[in-house]
Amino acid sequence: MLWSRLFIPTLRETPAEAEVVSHQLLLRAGYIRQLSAGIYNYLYLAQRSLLKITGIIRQEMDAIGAQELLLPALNPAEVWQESGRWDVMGDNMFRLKDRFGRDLCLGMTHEEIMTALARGEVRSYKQLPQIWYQIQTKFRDEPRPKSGLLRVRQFIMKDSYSFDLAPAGLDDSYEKHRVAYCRIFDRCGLEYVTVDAHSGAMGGSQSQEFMVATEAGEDYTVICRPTGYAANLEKAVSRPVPPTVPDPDGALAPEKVHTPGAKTIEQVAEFLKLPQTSLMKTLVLMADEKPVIAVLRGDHQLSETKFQTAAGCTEFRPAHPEEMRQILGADAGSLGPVGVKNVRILTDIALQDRKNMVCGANLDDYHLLNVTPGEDFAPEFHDLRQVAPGDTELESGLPLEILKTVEIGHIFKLGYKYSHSMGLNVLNHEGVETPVIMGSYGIGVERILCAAVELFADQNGITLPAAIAPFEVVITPVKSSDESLQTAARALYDELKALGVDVLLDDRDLSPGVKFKDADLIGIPFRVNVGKKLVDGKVEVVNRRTRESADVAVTEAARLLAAQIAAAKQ
RNA sequence: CGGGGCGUAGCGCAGUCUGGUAGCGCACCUGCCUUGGGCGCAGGGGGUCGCAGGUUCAAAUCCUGCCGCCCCGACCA
Repeated sequence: MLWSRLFIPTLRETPAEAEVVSHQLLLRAGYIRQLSAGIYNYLYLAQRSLLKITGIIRQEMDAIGAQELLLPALNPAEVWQESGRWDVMGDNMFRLKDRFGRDLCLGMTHEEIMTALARGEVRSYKQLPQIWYQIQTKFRDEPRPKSGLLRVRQFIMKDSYSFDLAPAGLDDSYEKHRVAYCRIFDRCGLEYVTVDAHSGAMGGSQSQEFMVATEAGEDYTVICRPTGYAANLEKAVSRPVPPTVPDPDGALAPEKVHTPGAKTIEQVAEFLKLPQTSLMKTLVLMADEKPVIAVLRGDHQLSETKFQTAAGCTEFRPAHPEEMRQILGADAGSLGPVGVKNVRILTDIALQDRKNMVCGANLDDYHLLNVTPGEDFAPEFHDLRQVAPGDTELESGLPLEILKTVEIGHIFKLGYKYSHSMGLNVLNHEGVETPVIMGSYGIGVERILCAAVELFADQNGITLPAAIAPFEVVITPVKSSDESLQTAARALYDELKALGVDVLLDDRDLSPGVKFKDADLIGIPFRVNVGKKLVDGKVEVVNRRTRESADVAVTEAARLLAAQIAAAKQ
């Protein structure tokens, strides 16, 4: 392609509304333009890159025997009502009515449509397993679109669905996807980790997320580099920092102490001259509108996900002040588990084997000393604590890191949720109707692009991996007015094209600085400068990311570049 | 939906407090010039100042309402 003929609207300055790096650079480099909050135009460069990404996805999906379909984005309400998700999805779903007043929605995922399709057609176990996938636009009415292409209302997703007769088959389909996803993200040149994830509202058993570490991410991932442990913060487990001071010895009885004005853990610790690790914090939560108490070490945070799992509730909220008073007889700041009857006391396992600690007395401005879980109250021990900085890995005791990450893929064993609610059954070997077991597997296509931009951006702009860059090579004739440079550049361009290289020729009549800056900004992995060394038959090949440059014979340049690109793509 | 910020030319901004002919830089167009890192000179085009109402002789500026965008929180298969 000739740059002079392309629409690549680069910007010298960063638009004010862009906060995260990938958003700023994709705007500046002329990849995208915003139409509305969370809705973007993908311009030529973005589209080329996205096509390369989806090309890789297609190859790897096809390689595991998956079949590509394309399903409607416009869905009738009935299908979603059958699964129950018409209501569950709430305001996150774009809804509309047709001219006759019938309810429709824009698909935010396609479990229902896939299940409905399979239900109508798949009758026998002999037709299983099946893996169907599609690459298409999904719609979600996000409460707050943000971070450029990372959280949007309309985006491209590769989603696939597996249908198996039995759990062993699902395990197999799941594993195929896991391997395919690793290949896809490897080929896209990303650095990522795979983490165990919380199954969330989807219902189902096993679930893993593919995460890329970036400051722009919204999820937190806990990793231990030496051991390879990685988990979503919602699910991560760890060894907490040990208590600062040992617990007092002896079988001591609880002792009431006046703590005027000391409400927060910090204030109580200060008042009693004890470290926060010697205190217990007591939280009152309403789990499905029934009170439940959570007790943790003073310096620990409750994990909402773990609490929900332990409490076995579908939703929960902090109790209101008047509810706390009614349940425990005191205000937040003086609450404790001692003497509590008929309320579950979920207690974090970090308090197992602890004794003679401090907690609220359920009397305003009083605390209790010498409280021992298991003696002074009846704990129900669970892992409730959110992993915190400084924690170490559970098994090895090696240091953990907590990283901000963005989710680029998610694989999920759905189980029978949709086959049950929507009646997807086949006849098994014995001729008995059996529900089909399903899996669902998603990849955020734009997020791959964003993640690559975030991972590899430098001061000069984007530096994309060769496999997903819109072009592989840009040729820059340094002096626009020099005919011999133009001719040589053009010849090299034709040669590269003949070798199947995606090459861009910067034939614009601009000063060299402008062309260099633009080429750097848009992130093409290789640049060929055709300049003054041409008189010696040489051109300069520059690696965008490493800045390494080499003078090569113009006659060899095309062949060398083709080889380097092939190597860069693995 | 709660809290905060911002809407003035394609982009970045000043002007708003204290009402009086709408500005600057970049980008864009024309010509000359220049050509190894956003080059120089000269000339030029482009804005219902987010929208609507109000106050005033006069509103980008003051008042009221609305809309949009961004950030924090809530939310997030």
